[in-house]
Amino acid sequence: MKAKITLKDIARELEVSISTVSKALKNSEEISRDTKERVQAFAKLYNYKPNNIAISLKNKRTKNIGVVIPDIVHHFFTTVIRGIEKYANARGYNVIVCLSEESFDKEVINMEMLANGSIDGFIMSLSSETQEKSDYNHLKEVTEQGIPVVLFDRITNEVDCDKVIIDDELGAYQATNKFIDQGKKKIALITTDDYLSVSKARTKGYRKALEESNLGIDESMILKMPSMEMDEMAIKTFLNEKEPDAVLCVNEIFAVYSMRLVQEKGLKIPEDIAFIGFTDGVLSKYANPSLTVVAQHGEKMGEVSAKMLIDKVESEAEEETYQTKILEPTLVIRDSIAH
Amino acid sequence: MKAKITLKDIARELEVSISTVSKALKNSEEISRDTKERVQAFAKLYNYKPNNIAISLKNKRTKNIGVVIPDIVHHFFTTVIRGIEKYANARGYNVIVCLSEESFDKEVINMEMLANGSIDGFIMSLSSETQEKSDYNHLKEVTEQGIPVVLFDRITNEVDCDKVIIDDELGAYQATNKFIDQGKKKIALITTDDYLSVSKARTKGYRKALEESNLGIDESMILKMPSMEMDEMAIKTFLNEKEPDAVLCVNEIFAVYSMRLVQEKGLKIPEDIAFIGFTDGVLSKYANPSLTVVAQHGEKMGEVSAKMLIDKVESEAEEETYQTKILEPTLVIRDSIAH
DNA sequence: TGTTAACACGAAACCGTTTTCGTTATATTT
DNA sequence: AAATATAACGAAAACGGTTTCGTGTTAACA
Repeated sequence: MKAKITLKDIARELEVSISTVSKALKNSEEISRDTKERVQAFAKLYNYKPNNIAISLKNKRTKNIGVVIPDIVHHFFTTVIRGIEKYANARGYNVIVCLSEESFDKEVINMEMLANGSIDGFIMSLSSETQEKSDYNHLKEVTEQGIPVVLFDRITNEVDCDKVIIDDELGAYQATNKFIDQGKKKIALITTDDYLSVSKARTKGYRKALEESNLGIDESMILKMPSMEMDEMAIKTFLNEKEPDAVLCVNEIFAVYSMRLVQEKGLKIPEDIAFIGFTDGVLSKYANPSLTVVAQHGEKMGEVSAKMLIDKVESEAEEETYQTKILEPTLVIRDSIAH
Repeated sequence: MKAKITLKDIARELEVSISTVSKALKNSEEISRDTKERVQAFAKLYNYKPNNIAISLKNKRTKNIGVVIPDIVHHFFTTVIRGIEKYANARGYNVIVCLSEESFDKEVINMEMLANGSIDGFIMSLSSETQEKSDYNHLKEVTEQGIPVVLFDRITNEVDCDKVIIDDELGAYQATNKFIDQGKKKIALITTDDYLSVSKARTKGYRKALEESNLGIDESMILKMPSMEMDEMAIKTFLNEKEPDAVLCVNEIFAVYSMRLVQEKGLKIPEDIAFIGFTDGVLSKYANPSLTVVAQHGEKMGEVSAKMLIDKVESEAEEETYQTKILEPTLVIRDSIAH
């Protein structure tokens, strides 16, 4: 076991001072060509690499970014992480992932853990519990300490920071209009409770499209699930009673499960009933029939978030100016609607 | 913006020395009750939290663990990360995630980035390119430096370290036997090239089961995909020509896609043709019909890996003894086979 | 020959902790 | 009253770097 070599080791071995070694390795003009060559050769031979922690302490920069998300076993979040990781890595940053598991307390604990020097900034999406409680003090504390924060997807207006979202309202609006254009008359919405910022926006888009059409809104055609867990019975009853000819779902799972239910009843998709979901994951692609979805471009979102954060981290200026980037959703047409 | 407060700040404010503050906060017996109370009250008031980086430098312990995996957009890896994160967090560790994207070079770069003090140990699964090249010098260098490594799922015997795998051979063996027991005669295997350790083991289990039966092995019933990308045409041709009555697939996607193909031809699942896949992800659960799979228990695997790593990190002893934990796979029966 | 500039290098502070080892007072013992 | 013990605290080194500011040597110049 050969332990890592330090500047001190090199200095002792070559009988020069630590400062000389440090400068020589940085190719400083102060050091003679001769000494530089000796030091560099020695360093290369023993595979010297500066200790990241020491540099972090000196620079007060860790080159780590903290990502706090509710869940990692959701395709959307996974793609966001990938986008963050790719971009951050390219700029020399590492990504520390923490899961809040939709819990307010865990979100707070995770942030506290990281906020004491471990990271240069946060990228996060709020837990459902946090959105439900509307308690954002942990976020405010962090921003007040001067740690930059980028909020994505599940955001709040109560915190001053950069934000990245997709235009959920527009996505739902376009999807609903697609149904209307295709002559659908009984358009249902399966969503979750409104405290989730995204569900709220999607519901709004759905309503807007119906209001603008001559169909109008039938409140009973909206099914609100109390949580994100799927209540299979609720969906079954809803579909049987309401007999919609088109269904917009706020995620893939609601949609794919619903499709199976109506297929078992002998209905034809998309002739008798059409479906559009949110999130362009594996499920949509390989479902039978494949599911038309509003794609959220998670990877792009991750990239954009990471860029915003790192730019802020590396900017000396202490501008207190924050922006919200709104990404355009796109409708990925597959076999669950006519085309 | 109120900047973080340091020991030095408290010391100056209270007109004591830094060492006194440090000891007072640790409730040292050396310090008088009176001083301790003053210091602690002041620290609480200004919400003092020790700087993690400084502590890391002092202790030569970061309480970070590095996770290097090929891809995060695969359900299995995602569940492993969740298992790691949960367990590590409970023991006060953070998780730095790096993606190799199946590239040898990225794997090397990521490890080098982290190996200079950023982490206390690695948990990793090899990229396909690494397994293909059989070049493990980056792993050996790290272990020689005394940094503990735990390899999971995609492992190699050429590196001395702890390992966690599921018994892929057993899983495939049991799945194949299930087909045999149900009277299937033409049992196909759709897999990837053998350089992936898991595919190799699964193929072995498939062969073993067939050899032990009176069916014997028909090499043409094995379809090897050159990469993990799905070659839709190859699968289609294979299924049409070979007309198997049962198919074992090394992942979900191959299976779900194959199911759709044979359904389009009018075959009934599982009567005409049955399917079993690997990985118990969303796809299997919501496919139509739902897919029977060999569950890999990713979360458990992550937990076990994290426990092994942290135990080693925290053990003072420098025992050079490594173990390989083999987790039992379980068959999750769903509608793609008779039951 | 004395002054000065350039060169090559080292000492030391600093980042924020922890910890060992003094060093004072004050209290106790003989 | 002298010796010793104890309580309460501070100085300083250490972790591994970076960086500022000397400092000594040599060469060039007046």
